[in-house]
Amino acid sequence: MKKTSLNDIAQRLGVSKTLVSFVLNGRGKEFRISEEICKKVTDTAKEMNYQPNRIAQGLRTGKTKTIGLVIADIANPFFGKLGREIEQEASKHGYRIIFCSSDENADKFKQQIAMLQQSQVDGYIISPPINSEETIKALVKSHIPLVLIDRFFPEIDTNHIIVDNLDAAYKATSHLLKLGRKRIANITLNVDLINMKERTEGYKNALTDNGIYPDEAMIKVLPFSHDNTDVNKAINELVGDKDNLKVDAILFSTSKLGVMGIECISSLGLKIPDDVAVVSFDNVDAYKICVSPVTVIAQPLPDIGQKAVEILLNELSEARKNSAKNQKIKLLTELIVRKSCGS
Amino acid sequence: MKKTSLNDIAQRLGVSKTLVSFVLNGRGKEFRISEEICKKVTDTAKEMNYQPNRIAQGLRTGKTKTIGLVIADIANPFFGKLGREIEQEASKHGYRIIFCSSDENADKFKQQIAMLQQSQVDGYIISPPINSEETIKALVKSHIPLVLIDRFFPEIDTNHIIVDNLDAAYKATSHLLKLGRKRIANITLNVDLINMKERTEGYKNALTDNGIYPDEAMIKVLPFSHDNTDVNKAINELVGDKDNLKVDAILFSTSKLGVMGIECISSLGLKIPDDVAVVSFDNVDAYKICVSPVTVIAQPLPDIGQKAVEILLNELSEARKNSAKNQKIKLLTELIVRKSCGS
DNA sequence: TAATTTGGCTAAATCGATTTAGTTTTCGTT
DNA sequence: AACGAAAACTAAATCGATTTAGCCAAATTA
Repeated sequence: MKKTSLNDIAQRLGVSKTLVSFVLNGRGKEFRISEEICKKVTDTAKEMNYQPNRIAQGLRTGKTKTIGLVIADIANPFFGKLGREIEQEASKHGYRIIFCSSDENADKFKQQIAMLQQSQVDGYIISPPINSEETIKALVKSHIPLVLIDRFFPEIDTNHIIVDNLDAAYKATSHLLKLGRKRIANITLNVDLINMKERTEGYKNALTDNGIYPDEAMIKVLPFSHDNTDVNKAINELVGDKDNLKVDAILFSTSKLGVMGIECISSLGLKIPDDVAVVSFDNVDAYKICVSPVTVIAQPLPDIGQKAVEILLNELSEARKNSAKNQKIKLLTELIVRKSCGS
Repeated sequence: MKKTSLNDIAQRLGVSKTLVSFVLNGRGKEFRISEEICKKVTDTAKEMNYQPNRIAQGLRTGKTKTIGLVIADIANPFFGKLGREIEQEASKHGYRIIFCSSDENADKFKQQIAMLQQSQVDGYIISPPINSEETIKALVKSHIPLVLIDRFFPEIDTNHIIVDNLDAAYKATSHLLKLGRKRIANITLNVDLINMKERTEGYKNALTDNGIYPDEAMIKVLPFSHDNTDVNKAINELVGDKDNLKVDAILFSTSKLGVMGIECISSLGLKIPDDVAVVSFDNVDAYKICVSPVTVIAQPLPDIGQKAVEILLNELSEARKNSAKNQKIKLLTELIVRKSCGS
């Protein structure tokens, strides 16, 4: 029941493994192997259920046909869906995915990158966690193709695919303002993440453009966490006295924050949108069946995934020379209006 | 900027690569390499930033330290969280994960398994899709360690880890009955999946034990799908005339069905739990912030993930002989009562 | 007829590690 | 002084593919 190797086929047929390799790689004609032998080889290969050993191929050719994917948090459906797109797209082109979830932890991330390097992956698709600049810089130096998604580092020149966060947050905040909300808060993740910074920036721009001076006390910057203590604290502070609310709307910069936030708002007995309007980034299922379905900023996940793979494969292809280097792609989001902002 | 190999270190120090290999594998003492040389080797390895080529190691040793993980649908947060547990646990023990999402598609699954075989993975953790019996059987024959999760095939003897679906559905249905619901429906996925079959079985058992004869018209078996047309159709049929509802409760066998179902129920203008009570498998975020937070059957995800990795690593270890073969583990679920069933 | 080309194939090196089976040198013992 | 053992190290095979260089016979050309 041992696996069939090239050599096994060669011996069975009394030919060299060179020949077998040529034939099975579809280069029979090129090397003038007779039709007759070609057929014999392919037939016995099938008969013996030959499966090429990719490890051996990888060692010899230096190409493993494997992409390292490191996302920030697979438990987050946003990244789950993104991962699915990327895996599907990659496998269409014969590439495997070795996948890691960094949990926004720079140390863990560094280890994962080392592991992927040792695994000789051909390229990387990464949503880099906070404080991972040095690791990314080192990776860039290794000259292995790399595409950043969801975030990037302005000071490092790489391929990246992001959405127009500034525009997205601007549109969302404007939407709230148009509906008459005046005291709009923003709950966001660690601002060292460029995408988070831009979202808050867009929020502030919308306020100032509408004659409201952004109040730093209305911006809650939280560390990454799987539990809800920080969010609860932030919302309690923002809300203040229940009979005289300090806020009338909240923009959540991630769906994880939003889901925990809405849970907290409900538990305080506040009504959405009557007491507090809500808009959030990312169109997760939870928002569709929420107390009042949540207006969201939807990112074009399939486009992000496909584009990331496309750029990476392009860099991996032979015709690399004439491919654009370090593409920076910014995609547009869509504001999906539901009931959480009133009307 | 090329990568450092064992040979590079050997040449730099004027020793054999055999020696370098011994030292870096921590077997210096065993092979009586002098302390002095040992230190030199480890130092230059660090200095030259030596990273072992796992591909070469894999070829020579036949062990890639890689686990193939195939789950049914990564876009489903249940599998996302499960994937995260498995990846974390595996990486603690130095194992990588090559990951695939089968989308419940047997053909795609078969291809993915072939790919994983070619990649020489050391073992598999799989939630097998419908109609994948033959592929799994073939895999079992290859004698590579395998653990099935979430579902299994009764006629195939393998390791598997599942939850007590019968008990879980029984408890959930009993809960509904105790709260006075009489016309309880079940919306479930393709019953060829053993876990789905068991859930419906548990539901039926609870009904009969309470003197209600299960009505097949109240059981809607849907194919796997990413969209909501089937669910909408099923719910419309179940509900019937709005002024004279045919059902007063629904048990959803997966969270995906439940989320789409609740969206549909709300859009019909029906109130949960007043008009229809709801219980669902899987404690996803969506249910926490739902119109009325949903009572769920929570599966012990960390336990499933850890146990799966534990069993697999055990089979991969040297001491394999004395490890139990083909363990069948059934874990208990927890019913988390929220507001969706009334009181 | 000799030289060249073409067709059809193979030997052997290679990728980077591991591991078996040595070799050489030094030391201790009798 | 001679012998065996221990200490310290190395050569070469190996894993399974790819790929370069080249062999031999038959066919074609000069």
